[in-house]
Amino acid sequence: MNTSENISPENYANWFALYKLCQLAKERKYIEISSVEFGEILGLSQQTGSRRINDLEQLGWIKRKIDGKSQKISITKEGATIMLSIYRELRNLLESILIIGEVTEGIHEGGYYVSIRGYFQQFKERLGFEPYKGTLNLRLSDTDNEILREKLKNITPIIIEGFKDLNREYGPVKCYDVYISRMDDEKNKHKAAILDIQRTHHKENIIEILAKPYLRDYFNLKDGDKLIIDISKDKQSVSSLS
Amino acid sequence: MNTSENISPENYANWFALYKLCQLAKERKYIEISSVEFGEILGLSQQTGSRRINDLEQLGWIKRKIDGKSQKISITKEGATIMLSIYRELRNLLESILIIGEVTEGIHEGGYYVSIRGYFQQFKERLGFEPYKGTLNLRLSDTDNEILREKLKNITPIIIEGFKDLNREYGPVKCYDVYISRMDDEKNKHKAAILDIQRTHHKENIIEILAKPYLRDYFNLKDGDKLIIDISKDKQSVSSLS
DNA sequence: ATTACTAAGAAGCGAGTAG
DNA sequence: TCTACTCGCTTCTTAGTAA
Repeated sequence: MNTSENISPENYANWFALYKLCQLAKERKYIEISSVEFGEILGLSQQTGSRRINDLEQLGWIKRKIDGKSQKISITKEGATIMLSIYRELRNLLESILIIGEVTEGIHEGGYYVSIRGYFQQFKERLGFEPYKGTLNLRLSDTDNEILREKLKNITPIIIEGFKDLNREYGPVKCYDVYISRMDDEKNKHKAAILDIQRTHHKENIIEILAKPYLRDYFNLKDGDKLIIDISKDKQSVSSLS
Repeated sequence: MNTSENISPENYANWFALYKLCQLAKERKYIEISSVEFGEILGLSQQTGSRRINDLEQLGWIKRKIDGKSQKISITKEGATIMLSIYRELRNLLESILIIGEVTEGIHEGGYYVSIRGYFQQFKERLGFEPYKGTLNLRLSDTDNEILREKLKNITPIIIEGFKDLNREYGPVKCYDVYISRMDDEKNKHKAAILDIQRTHHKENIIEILAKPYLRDYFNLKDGDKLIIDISKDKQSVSSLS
C-alpha cells in the first residue's frame, strides 16, 4: 500500500477526520459521538461532521452502528493501516529532514579526553554542565554528516583550550551546543555538546556527544537506536540551503 | 506546541503540501522545484502549487530563494517541528488504536511448554512453522488486554492436544495466529502465534508469543520495546465495537 | 522559462428542513 | 432528539495573462 495514494488532495479532509476520530478513540472501546459534536471537533458544522463520517465509512476506514439517537464508531483495520502507513512514511521523511545519529559502540577516545583533568574543568565551566566521563558515539549518514559540518561552520564553537603537563602537550578542542532527543519522546530533549576531535583514524561519520548524564541509560539506548541531533539555531532551515 | 493547532481544517492543505515537500527533500540538499512541477505532485494546478509554496513560506515552514528561473526550497526548523509533532502525535494515537505489547523478561514457562516433545511436534504441524524453543513475553495494557481477549473469542484457536507420559498429564493448549511487527518497520511483519496458557500466577497482562526465529534477535529488541500484535481478520475493526 | 495576479468556474460548506 | 438531504452561498481552484 502506497501512502501517497492514501492521502491525496481529494481526501486529506477525510484523513484529518480520521485523525481526529483516532484522538477520540484514545479513551476507547468505541467512539460514541454525534455529528454535531464531531463537527465541532473539526471546527465545522454538523452537516460536514455528518458528511465526513459518511465518507470515512464509505472509504472503509471506520465502521459504525447507528442506534436511533446515537452512533457508535470504531476504526477498522484499513483505517488503522492508513494511520500506520502515514506514521511510517513520516518517520522515513523525518530521517531525511532531521539530522539523525545512530548509537554505536565507540572507541572511547572522547571519553579519554573528558577525563583529563585539564580539559574536564574547562568542560564544566564552558558547557554549563559537568559532563559524564565518557561520550556517546553517533554514526551519521554521509549526507547528514555533510549537512552537520556545514551547519557547524556557521556556529561559533565553545573553545576548550589546550595545555601542557609534564608528559605531553594537549591541543585545543572545539565543542558545539546541541540538543539530543529520541524521535518518539518529546519530553526528553537533553542539552548536550558535540565534541569535535579532529580524527584521522575513523573515516566513518562518527560524532561524539557529551552530556551530564550517561546518555545510554538516560534514553535507554542500544546500538542502532536513532537520536535527533538538534543544533538549535531557531530560524535556521533544517535542510541546508547553503 | 500543540499538534491540534498545527493541523486544523484551515491548513491541512498546507500540511499536505509540506508533507509532499518533505518527500522531495529526501533526495536532499535543497529542493529545486517549479510551481508547475509542484502543482503536478499535489495533483493540482500550477497556480495552486505556487500558492501553496507562498503559504508555506508565510507560515515559516519553508524558506526559499527565488533565483530567476528556479527556486530553491528548504524546510525550516519550524516546518520540521510540525512534521515531528505530527509524527509523535500519530505514534501516541497508534498506541491507542492498535494492540501494542511491551517486550518483557518472562518466566519462561511458555518456553518450557514448547520444548516438551509431545507439544513440539504438534506446534510444528499445526502452526505451520517450527517454533523457536522459547517464547517472547509481551506485556499489554489493561485495555489492550481486554480488547485482545475479546477478539480472541471470535477466532477459532489452533488446538494443541493434551497427552500423557509416564510422569504426568499435559493439558490441551490453545494458540492463535498473529502477525508481529515493530511500529517503525513495515517490511518485517512476522507470522507468529499467541500461546494461550491459562495462568494463575501472573495477574499481569502478559502474553507469550511463538515464532520460528528468536524474536529478540529478529526484531533487535530490548525490554520495553513495543510491538504491534496484529490479529489479521481483515475486515475487523481495531477498536472493539462489541 | 519562470511566478503570481485577477476573474471566472468548481467544489465544499452550512442553513433549512425532512425522515 | 438524532442523521443527512437540498440548495444557496462562500471559499478555493483554475484559466488567462502580466511581469
